[in-house]
Amino acid sequence: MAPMAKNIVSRAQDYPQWYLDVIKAAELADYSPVRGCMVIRPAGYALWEAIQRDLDRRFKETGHVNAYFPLLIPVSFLEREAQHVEGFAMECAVVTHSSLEKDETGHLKPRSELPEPLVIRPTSETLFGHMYAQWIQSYRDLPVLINQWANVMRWEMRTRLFLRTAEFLWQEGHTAHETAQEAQEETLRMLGVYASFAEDFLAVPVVQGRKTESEKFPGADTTYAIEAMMQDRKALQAGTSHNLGQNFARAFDVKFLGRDNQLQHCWTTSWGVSTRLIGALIMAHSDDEGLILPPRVAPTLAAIVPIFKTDEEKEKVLAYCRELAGALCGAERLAAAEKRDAGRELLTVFTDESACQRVVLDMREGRAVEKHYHWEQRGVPFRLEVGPRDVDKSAFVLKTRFDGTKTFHEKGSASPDWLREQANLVQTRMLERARTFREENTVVVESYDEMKAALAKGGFVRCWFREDPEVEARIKEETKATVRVIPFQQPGGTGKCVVTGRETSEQAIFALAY
RNA sequence: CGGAGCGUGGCGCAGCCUGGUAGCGCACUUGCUUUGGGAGCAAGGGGUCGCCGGUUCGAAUCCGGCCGCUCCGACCA
Repeated sequence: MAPMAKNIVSRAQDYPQWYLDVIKAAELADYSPVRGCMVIRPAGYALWEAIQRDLDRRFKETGHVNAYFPLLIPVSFLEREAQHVEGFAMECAVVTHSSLEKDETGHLKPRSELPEPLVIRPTSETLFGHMYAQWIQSYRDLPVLINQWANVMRWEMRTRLFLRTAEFLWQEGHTAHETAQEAQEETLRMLGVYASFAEDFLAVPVVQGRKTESEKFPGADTTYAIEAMMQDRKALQAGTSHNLGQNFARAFDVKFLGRDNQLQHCWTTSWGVSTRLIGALIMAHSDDEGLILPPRVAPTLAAIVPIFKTDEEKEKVLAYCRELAGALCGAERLAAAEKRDAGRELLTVFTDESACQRVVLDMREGRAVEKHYHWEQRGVPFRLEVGPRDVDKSAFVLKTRFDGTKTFHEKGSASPDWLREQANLVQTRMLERARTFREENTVVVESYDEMKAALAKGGFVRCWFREDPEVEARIKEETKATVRVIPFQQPGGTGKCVVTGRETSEQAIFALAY
């Protein structure tokens, strides 16, 4: 039994603190001097880059292209769509001045007031609407399928690293279509992309479904979401896809001449995921020892830790470790790494250049045990431990981060294919483990009393529910839980709403949420 | 934005009540011994005590204001 990490509090003792400790120990992020903002450190940003790489490929595969729209938006744009203003007005950062000057005390203060205030984008539907109105003339111009990778700002009252920060990174897809049906298909297609991405890449199982009226995006006809369960059994919305109907097209006059020679408004969609996914990744998989990364996400797939006493052993073990790195990554990659990292204490060998994944050989001074903790806390999926005894037996020890297992292998078995196989196996098992956890913490209830009892224990609570904002408000008041999603997967038939007893054909998932 | 707690070398804390010129553990540097799950000894380096103001001969300590972080609530994709 491994001793507890000394810089990380246990999940059982203090879950929110554990989350912050893991981020700190893995050096993922730090606080900025400005309230609510965070610095994403290299180890954290590498996770975002991995997410970007994989998702961007999926967007391209579904026919989308990238563009960049600017940070600043005229305030007047926000006013055009009634629901949209209402939803975002309170959390906008507003730019009112250009340039600075010194005041009497010598401190800088804003100088020239702008003729029209600008908001820092909280999202870009309005700007896309404005541009689409100019770019779209005919049905031949449709569909328009643009995505952008950007930062946005929402002046949140309460922030949490990765989960809700004032500024965050995300992607926002904005599409325009000829028909309502095409827009609906696009909305669901992208939700599907998010769902398979979350499960295949992040190993985070999600429930796909529709949001209720009270939970939908301001300005949308319908909002769909993927919802994940964290280890404290709370729900986390991991991605959203909105069918905007003709709301923004009307507000920004996005019209086209149809096949029937009639001028009509486009049907638009928008969809996004953010750096919140990194929070999901942390809370779905990590343990009391620190971060655990699924192999596909991990920038460092494996760390080789040499163990030796004497100089003689050191020489022998390090040479052996190099051979092992070569076996795992290929001789050419090892040679390239040796050249680049010559003289360094960390030898970094790529296993896959396009995914930017690598194996690291840790030749730093110091005790092997400390290196174990070092890589363990940073979530590296595999550690290969090599001591003199292993060299003599032509073997190595493989420690698997996610389940703590220790297995013995012959050196001859190490190869790029072997490593990939290990990675795929762990990737699959991490998804299974997370899914099992979710299933074990999801209950179906038949009455409001049962629901209250279940929510008190935590987890997803599934039940027949007739959508009604007032009833949702009452449930939230009494239990703090909200409808997370009305899942696509329904049992069929009808039942009685657990709160009102009214007939309904839908079951909803209730949970406490982030 | 309301309530509570906290803010002292990189991290975790003591000192504050009862003012007297800053300390402990870890980490860091150097050397030696060590190295299969958080080693030992020795010698070092590092802090305008969150910020601003007040009281005082003297403030980490007392008083006022502000800022930040965490938790709870409200708000919110």
